[in-house]
Amino acid sequence: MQKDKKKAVLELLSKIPKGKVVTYKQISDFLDINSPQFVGKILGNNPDPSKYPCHRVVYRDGKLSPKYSFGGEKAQKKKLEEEGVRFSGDRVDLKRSLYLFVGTPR
DNA sequence: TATTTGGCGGTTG
DNA sequence: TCAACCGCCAAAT
Repeated sequence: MQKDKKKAVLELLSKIPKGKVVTYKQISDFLDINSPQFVGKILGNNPDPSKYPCHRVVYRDGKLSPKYSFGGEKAQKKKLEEEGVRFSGDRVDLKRSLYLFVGTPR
């Protein structure tokens, strides 16, 4: 039971700078996880939400998660806008606010 | 753009 | 230890 992946995901979340967002796909790819949805599951099982900014993780299309457990998409969007994330309607402007991971995966 | 299908791995019993 | 379940997705249609 290598929770290594889970731990790594949580670690990455804390690495996301304010005003930027990342996609589940990037995380899964960076950590070599064959299942992006699994990343979402981890956020759902997030042991410490306040420690990990799961609201900075979005769909690959820029859409937010309808199942966001901290107030819904609405609150999530608002929070991101406050941080300076560019929005195109209900979607995040990935071209402007997408954060690229740097360094080596653990 | 909206909806449907597929599929991976940690968690729990 | 083993098997079954469940999830904040991505890609295809």
